Amino acid sequence: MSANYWISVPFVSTWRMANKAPRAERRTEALSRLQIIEAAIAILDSQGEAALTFRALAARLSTGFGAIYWHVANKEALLAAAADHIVSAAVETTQLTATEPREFIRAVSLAVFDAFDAHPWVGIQLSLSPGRVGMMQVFEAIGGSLVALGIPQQDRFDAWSALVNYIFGVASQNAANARRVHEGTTREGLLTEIAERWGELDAAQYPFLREIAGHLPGHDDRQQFLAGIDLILAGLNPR
Amino acid sequence: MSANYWISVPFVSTWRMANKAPRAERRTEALSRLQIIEAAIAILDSQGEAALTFRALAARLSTGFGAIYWHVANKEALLAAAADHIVSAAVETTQLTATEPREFIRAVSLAVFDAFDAHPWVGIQLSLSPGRVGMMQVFEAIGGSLVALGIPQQDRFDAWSALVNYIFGVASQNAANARRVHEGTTREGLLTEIAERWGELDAAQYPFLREIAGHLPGHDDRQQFLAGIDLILAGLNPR
DNA sequence: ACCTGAACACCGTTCAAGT
DNA sequence: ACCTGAACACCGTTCAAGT
Repeated sequence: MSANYWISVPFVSTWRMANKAPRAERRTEALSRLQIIEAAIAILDSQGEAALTFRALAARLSTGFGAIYWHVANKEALLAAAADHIVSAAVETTQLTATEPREFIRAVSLAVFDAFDAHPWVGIQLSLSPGRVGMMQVFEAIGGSLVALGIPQQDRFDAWSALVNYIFGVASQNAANARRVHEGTTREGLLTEIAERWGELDAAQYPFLREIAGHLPGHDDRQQFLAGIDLILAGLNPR
Repeated sequence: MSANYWISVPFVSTWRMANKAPRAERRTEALSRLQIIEAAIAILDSQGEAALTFRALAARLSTGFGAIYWHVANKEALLAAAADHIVSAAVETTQLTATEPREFIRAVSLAVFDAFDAHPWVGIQLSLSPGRVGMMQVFEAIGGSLVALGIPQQDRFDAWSALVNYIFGVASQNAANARRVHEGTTREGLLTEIAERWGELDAAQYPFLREIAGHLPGHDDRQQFLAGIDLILAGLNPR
């Protein structure tokens, strides 16, 4: 076993010298929580989840990384706030298009799906918990539509839960898939690879997967998502 | 600006002396991938996601942390393999109970739901990608049941996708909720808190959420999950 | 073939000190 | 009230060196 241990001693580090932050001049106005969230979204969208560090965020905001903690409790809260901001913006685009309830449910669902698709990192951090305004807006929109549809009160809670769970569940699954398509592979390439694997499976053990393997590469995630919504709606019985 | 930078110099560190791993004697047999995955599951189940580090895993396996890289590519692959192992074990318990197709779909769905509930960390890392045996088993079980149910070929792909997406989507959402119930709060406490918030919402903007707030604390996630499955099944038209 | 652990290049978070 | 960044206590991953 080696007898060498390490201790730190003050000295000039050439690495630190070379990489000393060439930061622009300090900001003059105070930071705001919203500015931080928007900057975080910009980093997440352009460079992905791994690139969102307090140091990178502080650099973009021309401030020290400790400053962020004055406005946001920690990284988890930052991610949650960024995700909810996206969801909220997505519902609001559909808020005024209210027409027939089923159409409205479809519109809200697609808005969430598209938002998750455009910002795949949103899928990581959600779940119902107090203060998620965006999620609450979606919850209300779907629930209100069920009332308008005339679903009897005793069926409403389960129907609402199924829809809302389906919407967020599928949207995040899809986002997770989108997340792993970024280096080298395309979505088509990934699906083709999976289809090939499924096509080679044992026919006795995996007859169904072999059968549908061919459908995989060409299919439209968005319309398949919508087909699921329609399936749930078809199971509902308005009185 | 401070002129102090830091460089490392070999010396005896008292911290390292005090915390030197009091590890048991080295293992004699070679590690296996399965052993690593099982040890990872044990840590994830007992101490949660944050506790799974290569160093902790190596300590439990009485080996060096570098050894793990010989068997597993990286942490992402380790998490994915652990999650798939759980899913696979869950389906296998239902594999022989095959009765009526709808009953079988319910049984497989509940097995996945319960597995996610017992191992909430499973929700983090899944998504279809080559080589996930557990997911493939669920996919096949659901698809085969749809064939047995007599769902026409042109509807099968969408119906299968809706079910499979619902199952994994909702199970992971539920697991995410379970994950944030661990310190101080109980599930009941969390739901009661949310219900209270929803009950105080503006009646004009959130009429539905106010209405269902009361249903939240007492409801059974498992049976509500099943109600969603039934809703999708009800929308299907066997010929 | 398989294991070891020093070393590297980072992290999130805290907090005394500043303005 | 709000910001700064040194310091702390970690991480995952690599890789030369061992057996």
